[in-house]
Amino acid sequence: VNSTSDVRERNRRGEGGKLRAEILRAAGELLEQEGGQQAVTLRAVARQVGVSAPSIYAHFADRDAMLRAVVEDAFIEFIAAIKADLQPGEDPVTQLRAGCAAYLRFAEQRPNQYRTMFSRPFNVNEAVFPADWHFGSDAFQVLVDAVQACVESGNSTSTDPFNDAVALWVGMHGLAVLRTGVPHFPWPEQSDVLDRLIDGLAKLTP
Amino acid sequence: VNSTSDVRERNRRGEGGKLRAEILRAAGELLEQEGGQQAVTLRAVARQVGVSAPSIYAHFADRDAMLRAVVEDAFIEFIAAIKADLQPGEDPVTQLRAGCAAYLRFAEQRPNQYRTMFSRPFNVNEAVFPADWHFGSDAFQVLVDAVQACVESGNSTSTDPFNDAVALWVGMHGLAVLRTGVPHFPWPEQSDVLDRLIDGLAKLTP
DNA sequence: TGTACATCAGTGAACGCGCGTTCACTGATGTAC
DNA sequence: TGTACATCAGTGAACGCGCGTTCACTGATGTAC
Repeated sequence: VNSTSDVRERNRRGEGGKLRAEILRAAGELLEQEGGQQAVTLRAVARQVGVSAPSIYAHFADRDAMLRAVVEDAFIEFIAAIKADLQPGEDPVTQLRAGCAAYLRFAEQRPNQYRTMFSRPFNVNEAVFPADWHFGSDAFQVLVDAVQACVESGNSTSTDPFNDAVALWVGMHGLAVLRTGVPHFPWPEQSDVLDRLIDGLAKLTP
Repeated sequence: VNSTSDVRERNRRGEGGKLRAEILRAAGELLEQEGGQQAVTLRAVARQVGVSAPSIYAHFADRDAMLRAVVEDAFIEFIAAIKADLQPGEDPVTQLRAGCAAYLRFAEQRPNQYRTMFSRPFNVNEAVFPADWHFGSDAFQVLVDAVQACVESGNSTSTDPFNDAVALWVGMHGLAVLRTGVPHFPWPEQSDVLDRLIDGLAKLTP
């Protein structure tokens, strides 16, 4: 698969940690391109990196731990991608739209990583999403605040920004996963659907 | 697993087709209870039915064909469950709400089957969702008609029932899969979120 | 400056497992005469 | 009514595969003296 993998050189002493990053990168690519957690096997990752399978155990306790790290990494990048698109100077409605658009852009560009981030693990145990994992409730607060800001600027009639933000979130999630999951549907423009979700659920005034 | 499985009696001549139904039932249960397509192996299904693995080949060409049949079966039951809850005598808004509630009830009671129905196959090839599979676009038309009926009865301001129905569908889907996929989130009442989706996306007038 | 040595970053072979699929078969059941 | 036989509904053993994981190891790299 990876023709450069066989020429990989062993890291120097003290640089063993570099392999960890290479493993995460390869595992993330496999997750995205092969389309599921089940494709992210220890052996496939090792093959992709150009290393023997047991080498992975120096950096991850087992396959579960590796998978969990991949998902955590993806989540961090997801949040960073959204924050990068928020323009603090703009008005609240523009900010809300920009954030939602960035959310969907990530889901569109990395659909399998996105889906894995927000679905229960099937082929691994609950360790991937432990009960104490907050999965970014801080990140969700950004959405609540964005809706709240629209209310305060007079652009939204929402009387319950938290619950309205929940509705908007589930709407965006549904759009993100159904578009890739059911490609044969006669989909309208993605932005058209997204605008309906934002306008209707954040209760924006025309 | 199934202690009654070892006492299963061979079907009589002419009744070999019964095994097909037993296989589908067992595969559906495995899909639901073990939580993923990867749990629905030929051997696991055979074990559950109380039959040897090669017996399945008398009824399905291969594992893919079996999985496809399970999903098709689930879809038929899904549509039937929704239609059963529509009360034709009621007013359009009540009908719309009843249909949406039935949709979510199925997704809540059989989350893994629901999720599998609407997601790309990962561990099997595209044969499970072939390009010519309409996946129930007729069923979707029911939702469009329900929104349209609300418009005609003066209960909705929608000017584009199809696109608004798409938005409502993705909203319901997102709610259905996120509630089971991210159980640690501080979810509001499901009916509260659903009402926000229906009111806001079908543009119901108060 | 030279050298012995501990350490580090990996390797290669092996294990047991469950899987999808194939193949030749078996034995009860119904039917033709 | 009896019996030979075709058919049907499965079975059991075997195959090759990729997997996660373990184990003892190797050889280059840096360090202590």
